[in-house]
Amino acid sequence: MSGELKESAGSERPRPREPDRKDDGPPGADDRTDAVPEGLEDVKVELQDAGLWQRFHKAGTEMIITKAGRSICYPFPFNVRGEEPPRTRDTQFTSLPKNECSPNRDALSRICGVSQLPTWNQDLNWASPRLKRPFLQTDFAAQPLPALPQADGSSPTVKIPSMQPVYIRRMFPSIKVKVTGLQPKTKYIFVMDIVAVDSHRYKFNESKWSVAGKAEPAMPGRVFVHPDSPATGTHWMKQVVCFQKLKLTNNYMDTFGHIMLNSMHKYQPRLHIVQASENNKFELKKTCFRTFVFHETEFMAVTSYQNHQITQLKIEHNPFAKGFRGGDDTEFSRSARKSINYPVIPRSNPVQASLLPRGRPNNNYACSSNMADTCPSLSSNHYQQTTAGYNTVPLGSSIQMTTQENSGGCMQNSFSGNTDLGPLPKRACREEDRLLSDNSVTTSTLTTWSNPQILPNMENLQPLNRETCMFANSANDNTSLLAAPQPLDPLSTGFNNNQNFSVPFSSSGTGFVSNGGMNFLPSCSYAQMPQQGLGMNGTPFLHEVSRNVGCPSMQIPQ
DNA sequence: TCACCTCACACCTTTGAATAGG
DNA sequence: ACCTATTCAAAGGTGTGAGGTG
Repeated sequence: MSGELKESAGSERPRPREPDRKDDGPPGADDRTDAVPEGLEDVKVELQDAGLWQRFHKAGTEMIITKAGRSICYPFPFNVRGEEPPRTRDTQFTSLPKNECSPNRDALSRICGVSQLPTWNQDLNWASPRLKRPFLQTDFAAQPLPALPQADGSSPTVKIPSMQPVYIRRMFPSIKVKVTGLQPKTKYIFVMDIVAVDSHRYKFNESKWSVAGKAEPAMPGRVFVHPDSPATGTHWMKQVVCFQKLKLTNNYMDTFGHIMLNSMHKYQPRLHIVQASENNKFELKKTCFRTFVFHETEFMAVTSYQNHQITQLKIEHNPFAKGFRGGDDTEFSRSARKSINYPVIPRSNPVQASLLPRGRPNNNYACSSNMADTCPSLSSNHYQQTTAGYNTVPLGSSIQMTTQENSGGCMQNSFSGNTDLGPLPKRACREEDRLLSDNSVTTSTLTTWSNPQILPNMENLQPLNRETCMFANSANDNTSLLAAPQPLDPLSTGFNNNQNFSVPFSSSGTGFVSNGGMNFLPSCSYAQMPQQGLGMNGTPFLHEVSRNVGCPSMQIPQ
C-alpha cells in the first residue's frame, strides 16, 4: 500500500485526500516524513460486517453509553488475594448501622489513588452472597489497612464509598477487521480509539439529528489495545481481528479504562496498527504505525436510543436482544404494540447461535472475547481464571510510561512493564460474530503517517495478559486514573512531561486470562476533541493525533 | 415542560467448571 | 491418565419503561 487515502465503501460523503502533512503537522513534528512506515506499506484492512455497519450508518448509528446496563465493574479493582468483588446479579447491598463510621477512607483513598472519594453512603456496604458476609477490609485492601478498633476482636468491616457500580456497554456492531499485507514475522500492536467527529453537541429532533450547541468538554482520551497485542503479522492475518470487548461508558469516574464518551456527541472509531519490535519486549518502533478509519462506523453516543430504526436494528441483529424480537408475545412485541409509531422492520432470519452445536468454535477470529473456548489448543489449565479476573498483575508490578522530549521538540513516549510474555493463544470469535457476519467487507479510509512521536514507544511493555488492555490518559497532574480525570483541553498538548501517576490494574468480564485479567494502562494522549474536520471532513488524523503528544510516566500504586 | 439520564427488570446468550464417556 | 463432549448454573449483554433530575 502506498499510503494513498482510500475511501470507505460505506462512506456517504466525499473524503478529501489527506492534505500535505507539512502544512498541517503539529509543532515539533517536523521530522516526520510522508513515507509509509517500513513493514506497513502493503497493509490493507477490511471491515467485516460492512453491510450491517452500513445499515446502521444509513439509519444513523447510535451507541449506548449510559451507565445503565448489567455489566458491572467495581471501583475497587482488586483485593489482597487478587480476587474481584462479586458482581452482577449476585451483588447485593446490605445495610450496616447508620452510625458506623467509614474508618478507612484515607486508606482506601490512598489505595485507589483517589484524592477525593465520592460521598460516602452510610447505609450501604457491598456484601457477597457467596461470602455470606459483608466485605472485610482485607477484601479491598491492596495493602493492609490501618487496623480498626474492634472491641470484640472481630474482623473489621470496611465501609465502602457509595461509588455506583460502573455500568458499561459494548459496541454493537462490534468492529471486526480482516488485515492483510503485514509482515508475517513482524509483531504488531492493534489499537483502537474513538475520537469526536466534530465539536458539536447534537439533539434528536423530528426524527433527525441536529446540532444543539457546542460540544461538552471531552472525556479523557483512552484507547483500547487488542489483547492479542503484540502478535505477529501471521497471527493477525490468519483471523478476523475483533474488538468485541471494547466498552463504552459515560462515567466520568471510570477507573477501568473503558472508553469514555459524551452523550449526544458524534464519534469515530479508529484502528491503529503499530509495528512492535521483533522481540518480546513490546518495543514499538517509533515510526511504524498506520491508522485506518471506517466511516460507516461513525456513531452517536447516546444514553438511550433516539432513533427507533436503530433500536430495531440492534434488536434484530444482536443476539443478546433476542428477547425483544417480534413474533411471540414477547416484551418487545408488547412494547411494539403499545407504540403506535414504532417502525417494525420485518424480521430477518438470523441463525440463532443457540441452535448451533456447542463445541469448538471457528478460530479464524481474533477477538477480545474469552479465551477458553477460543483456544482449542489451550485448555483451561493453561488459562486459569482468577476469581473474577481482577488484580491479575501483582501489585508490585509496574508499567512505566515516560515522556521525553526529543531533539526535535516532540514528545516520545515509552512504556515499560515487568511481567512475562505468555504464549500467544489462538483466538476465535464467539458464534455470534460468525453468524452476524455477512461476509461483506469495507476497505478503510487510510490515514497514514510516520511521525515518530505520535504513538508511545512501549519499551519493555510485555503483554500482561491476553485480555483487554486499555490505555487511559491522565490529566495534567499526578492524579490516578481512579481519580476523576480532568477534561482535556481539546487544543492543548494534553500532557506535561515526566509526570507520574498511579495506574490501577483492573479487569472486567469473565475472560480466561493467562497472566491476569484485563489491564488498563494509561494511554498515549490522543486528542479526544479533534480539531475542526477531524477525519470526517478532510482534516487528516495526523493533524489531530499529533497535537497531543507526550505521555506521563505511570506506576502501579504501591 | 422538556430533554436527558438512571436503574431495575425480564429475557436471552455466553461462559466455564464439573461431569461423563471413550 | 488423557482427551473430548455434554450439562448446567452463573455470569454477562440487551432494550424497556418508569421514574428522577436539572
